[in-house]
Amino acid sequence: MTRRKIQIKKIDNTTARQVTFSKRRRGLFKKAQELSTLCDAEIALVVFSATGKLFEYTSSSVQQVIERHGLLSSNYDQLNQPSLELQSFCMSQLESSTSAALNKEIAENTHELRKLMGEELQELNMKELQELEKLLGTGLRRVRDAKGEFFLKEVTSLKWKGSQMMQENKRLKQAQMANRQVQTLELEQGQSSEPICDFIHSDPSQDHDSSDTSLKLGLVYSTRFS
Amino acid sequence: MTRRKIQIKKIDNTTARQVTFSKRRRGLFKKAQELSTLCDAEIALVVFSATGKLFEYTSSSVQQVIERHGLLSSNYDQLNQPSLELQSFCMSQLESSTSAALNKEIAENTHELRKLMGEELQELNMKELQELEKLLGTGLRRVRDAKGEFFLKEVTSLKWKGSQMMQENKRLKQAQMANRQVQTLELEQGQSSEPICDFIHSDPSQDHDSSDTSLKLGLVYSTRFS
DNA sequence: AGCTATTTATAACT
DNA sequence: TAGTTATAAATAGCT
Repeated sequence: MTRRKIQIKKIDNTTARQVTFSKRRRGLFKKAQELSTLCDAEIALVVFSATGKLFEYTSSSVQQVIERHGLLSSNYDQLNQPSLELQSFCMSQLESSTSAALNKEIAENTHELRKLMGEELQELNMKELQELEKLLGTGLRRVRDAKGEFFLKEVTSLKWKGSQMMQENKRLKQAQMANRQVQTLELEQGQSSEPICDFIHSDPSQDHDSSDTSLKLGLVYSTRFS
Repeated sequence: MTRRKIQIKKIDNTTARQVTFSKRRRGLFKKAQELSTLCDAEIALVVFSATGKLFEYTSSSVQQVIERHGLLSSNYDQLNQPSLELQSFCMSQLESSTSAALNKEIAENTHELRKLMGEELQELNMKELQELEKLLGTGLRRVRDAKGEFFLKEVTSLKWKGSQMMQENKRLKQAQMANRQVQTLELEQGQSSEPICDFIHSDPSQDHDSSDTSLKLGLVYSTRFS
């Protein structure tokens, strides 16, 4: 665009291309910074060179927003906050069933999350998070969603398993109850029978965490199985 | 920059600021597009105006990569693929326990995922996904992580609950077994006693999904509770 | 939205 | 990779 006007198409010469990349990248970042400052805009700019190198710029405003909110979960329920020990325990459980790559990121997040929990409990609801995501654009969103999909599968699987276990749990309790009744009958009438294992029509509200002593530890979040 | 040189600081006059924003934004996007074309670079640019409006640009290369891989989950296990019906069931279960905003996004993803599953099963491992994430920069990553954190909490909570239920499950089974032994004894000796409900030292390998008939449906993924 | 005098960015070259 | 310079492109102030 100067000694001569150029066509906007891929530069064939590798060296020339790299030089142009450096110069124009600098120019672009400068322009981005200027726009951000002059017009009070929030800007995120990511450039990935043909050789694989990453360059990025984010306006301080964006960074501040991210730093203030980014580390905290969106729908964190303060009322049902588990103890750090419990969280630590769950984390170790979790680590055994997720990929190594994810674990690394999770570990980092957890570390930062714990630091923050010790300081103050800020809240960021899902709506705000969605706003921020929107801010960063739909194009970038899809990559992140792939990761969400991963977690989604995990959650789905766990919920399924949970409901299965709950069912069996119920079945077992009822069987036990039946057993006791049989025992009582035996005592009263001196008779015996095979244990009855499958009651079908029962009131689900009856066997609500009757013998679970561990809930006192405080882990609840907003999750439900049913 | 032209009739007069200006200082790079926030423009006070609102109208002037908006005009400058429009002009410079267009310029920035053009420069980004040129850099992308000339140097074969992948660029993602997101601009959020002071008034809250979003503008974005992503180079076609980035878009292509995203479109090719972005919709597919990373560590999808083809060998343990659940039926669509089951997935549908789990999805409805899931929806009851996640926020409305997330549900919308999840629903969209699910729809697209199903379409793709009907066509062909491509795979994208976690490593590739991580590469792509890296490509899009750490600044933007944090926002996405906040969402991951949300899922992480859900997963953690579910695993905890699952393990609790498994424990109780085991306890119940043992109690039942003990009950039967007592019954046998009663029959043999004509005696009675209170049911014994808490065995503590038992072999965990004994009661491994003994009465769970639902696993035949095929949901396994790579998740484990232990 | 246009216009245009200037400033800025940068292609070709060293 | 860094510096120079002629020129193209962007744009501030104005209408």
